[in-house]
Parts: sequence; structure tokens; C-alpha cells
Amino acid sequence: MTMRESGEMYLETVYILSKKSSTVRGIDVGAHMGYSKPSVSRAIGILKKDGLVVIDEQGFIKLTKEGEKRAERIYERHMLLSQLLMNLGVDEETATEDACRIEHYISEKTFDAIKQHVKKYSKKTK
Amino acid sequence: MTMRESGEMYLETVYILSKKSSTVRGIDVGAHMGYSKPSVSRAIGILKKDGLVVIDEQGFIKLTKEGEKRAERIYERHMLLSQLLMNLGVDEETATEDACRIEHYISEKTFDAIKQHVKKYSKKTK
DNA sequence: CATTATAATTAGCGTACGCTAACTTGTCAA
DNA sequence: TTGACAAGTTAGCGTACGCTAATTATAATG
Repeated sequence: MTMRESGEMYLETVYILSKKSSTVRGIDVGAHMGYSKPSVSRAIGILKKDGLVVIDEQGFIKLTKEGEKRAERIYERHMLLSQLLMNLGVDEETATEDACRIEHYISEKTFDAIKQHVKKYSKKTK
Repeated sequence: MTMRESGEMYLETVYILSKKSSTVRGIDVGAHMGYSKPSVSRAIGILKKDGLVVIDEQGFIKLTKEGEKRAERIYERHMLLSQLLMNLGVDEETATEDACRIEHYISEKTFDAIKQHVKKYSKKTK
């Protein structure tokens, strides 16, 4: 089954936390997202079942190859979207917030178009 | 309680169908959205409870003042978003589809920024 | 007038995804 | 060694929102 907004958010959070620390636990994910332990436990269980994360011997959450690939894609969407919104004049905080919600709903085609735009725009204002 | 994506979609559909015909029934809404009668029945019931639509003597769905105001806002977001995406080079069908999903998640600030952009862009290419 | 078709509703199912309360497990300090 | 704390899991609740099946109500037709 295809991941939904919720699963994508958990995966992205694991990805972001993994960039800062090599030891990511469920409790950290929950703290970052503002969710309870049981909610995280279930969500991570689903990511595990889907082969996107594994839990190592010490109980730390690690992204699999596939999980990392997917997380990167979501994260890239996030960055591009907030960049686009900022280019349109939206303040950083709002852009980040909105990007966070929108990132789960854009098609590949729109994603590509935004990518082109951001690339061109950055060059223009270099 | 604040309306969610689902409620907004039903409201927008009633709005769109109302522009084409003065007699909108639940069955029309369902046909347009690809949903079953019971799903529509419940959703319209919620819109009714929230004072956004009324059912007239003949059983037709009518937007209230407030319902119309809300629907217009959603619809405007939809139009602006698809215009923005098309300006970025996305084809009309994809732009419309994506706008449909995104329209429920953008903040007032982002909405305003997009409005400015679309206004400016249209002037430029006039 | 009885039958049939259309629309709406009711009852109830299933999944997703938040939550709290309570239990388990592992570590560490007294 | 034990007692306590931290992290994770289990059980189970609640809401949102799709669905089908069955019922009701209304309108059209033989």
C-alpha cells in the first residue's frame, strides 16, 4: 500500500533526526512531532513492516536504503516548496509550515516544474 | 469545529454545481465526486448542521450566505493555485488535480502571495 | 390504483490515526 | 541486589470518512 501523509511525516522526521544524530529513538521522533509514544510506536511499526526502517540491536531506528530514498524525495519536495513560497514573498516560517503540509500532495510533474523554477530563479538572483 | 479537506471538497462541489444548475441534489454531488449516496448524505448533513447549506422544500441543496462565502474562498484558492502551477509550466489537467488537493492546506499568507504573483504574471504576459 | 424507478437515509463495517492507561523491559545508582 | 526511571508496547477509546446492504419516501407510469 502507498504511504499517506502521516507515514511520510514520520519517515521524514526520522530522516531529519538521523542527519543530526546517529542514534534516533522513538521518543525523539515523538518529541519532534509532538506525538505520544504509542502513536510513534505504531507508526514506526508500519514503516518497519514496509521495509523503510529497521531497529538495530540497541533499539535505534535506522533508515533502510529504500527508506532513505523515499525520505530524501519527501525532503527535497519540502525544501523546493518552501523555496518556491519564499520566492513568492512568503516569510520563512510560514513557507516551511505550508510546505510541510503541501509536500505530500504534489504530483511528479508539478514537482519537476517547481524544481525548474527554483533552479532558474536562483540563477537569476545570483 | 473547523472544516477539513473532505468537508471543503463537498462544499466546493455544491458551489460548482450550483453555478451550472439551480437544482443540486445529493446524487449529483456524489456523481461529480465519485462517492456513494450515503457518504454524500452524511457529508451534506454535516454542512447543514454547520449552517453552510440548507435543503429546500423540493429537496435541493442550497448554499447559505456563509456557505457561499466559504465556498468562494476555496474556489478562489483552487483557481489561483492551478493558475500558478500552469505559469510554472504544468499542464492544465495536472495543475487542476494538484490544486484540488493543495487548496485545503495553504495559509492566508501564502494565498495572498500567490494572488500577487498571479496578478503580476498575468499583467506581464498580457 | 398498483407498480416501479429514483433519491435519500439508516445501520453498520473497515481503516487510519490521534489519544490515555497500564504493563514490560532494560539500565543504573544506592 | 534492588528500586526507580526511561523507553517501548499493548489494550482499547474516539473521530473522520470511505463503503455496502437494506429501508423509506416520493414521483412517474402502465
